[in-house]
Amino acid sequence: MSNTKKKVVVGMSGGVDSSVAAYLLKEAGYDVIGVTMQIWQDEDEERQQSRAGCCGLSAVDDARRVATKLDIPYYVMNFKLEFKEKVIDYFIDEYLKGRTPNPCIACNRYVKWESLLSRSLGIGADYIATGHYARIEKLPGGRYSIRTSKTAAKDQTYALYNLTQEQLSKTLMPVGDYTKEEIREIANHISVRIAKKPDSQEICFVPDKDYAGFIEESIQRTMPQGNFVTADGEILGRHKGILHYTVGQRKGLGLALGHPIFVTQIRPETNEVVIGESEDVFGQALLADRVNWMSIAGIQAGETIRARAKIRYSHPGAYCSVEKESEDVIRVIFDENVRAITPGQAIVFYDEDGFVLGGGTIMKAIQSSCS
RNA sequence: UGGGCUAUCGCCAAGCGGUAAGGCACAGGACUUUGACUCCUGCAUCGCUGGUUCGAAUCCAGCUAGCCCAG
Repeated sequence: MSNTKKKVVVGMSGGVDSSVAAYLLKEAGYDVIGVTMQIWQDEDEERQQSRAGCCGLSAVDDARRVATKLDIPYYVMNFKLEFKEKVIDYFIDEYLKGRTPNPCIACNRYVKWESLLSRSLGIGADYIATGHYARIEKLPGGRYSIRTSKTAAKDQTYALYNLTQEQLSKTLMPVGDYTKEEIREIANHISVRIAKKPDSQEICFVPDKDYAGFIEESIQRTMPQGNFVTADGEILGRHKGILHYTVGQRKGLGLALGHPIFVTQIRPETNEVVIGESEDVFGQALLADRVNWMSIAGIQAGETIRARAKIRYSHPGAYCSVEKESEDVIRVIFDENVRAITPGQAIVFYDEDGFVLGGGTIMKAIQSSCS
């Protein structure tokens, strides 16, 4: 009954996870097609060899090799335009507004899913698949949600909260049922070389970590210096430009006050970076917008739901109450103070079973006074 | 100009004759599929010149610099 085999396009970065994902799907009887997304690869060959980016950093050779090994069709699709518009431009824009974006989330939703999925459907695929450590499940109520993977240490659901129901219904994440160790083990069957590749990290399009430099080069101008100020308005010194800072940051301020101090706020309107004590960076409530609900359809005005929320990738999570503030804006009040509520970062809600309830983009920290 | 005080790492600051604490900042590393946070490691011969002493950042003298007071 080969004519009933489901066709799936696997986004292959050439790394361990996506390679194994392709392998597992092939083993499971799917009609697998390997695709590497070209999104940002003006790097030289040498650099490419040494990196296995989450964004599919041009490990085309590796991916092709794996595809050949698995005996599956393989293509390279160009998504540079989409990536630039949806990820890089967004990234730059957010920073210019004094916010701290998470480009991986934008990349996932708009490039890896929106673009890859539509093109995949266009070539007759039923699904797309990735090497994410997460599990997609269809809940009793009919909605899809994503759950923390088998290995909590390798959970990637935070960066995927923004996927739509439509996208989830057509996505497979086969590696979510395994631990990283198991995946590497399986990878050995495919290619020892691949199995040994290191995990990716850092923003793929700014490999040297110089975000400010990258942005200023992109916009062809340098951002002005400004004042470091306290909440009371006292000027403490000069900063190098708003791009260099984010809420909660300690290093790189160059201010020696005898004790550690942190960025508590960035004010793009006045070009000021507010400095405070360690405790000043803790807050109990926030407003978030651009909400995407996943396991639930949404919340009604006046309704309050309980959840565990992650304020950033690698945040252990904190319990909170969520209520509707206005259309597409929610108010979140944590049971206890959380550190560094940062505008631009995503807040993702989980239920007790680890399913993603939904998430949004942090607008700002607010006073925790009960609504 | 007279009197007084001070002068230790980029900043703050211990030390009071026995061979330079600490904090901040900074640098490097670890951690990390975002920014951060956190952790580890590194980082001075004591304003200058002489003197006393077995031995001085620590005592003495002069010089230099800064601060304060000054009828």
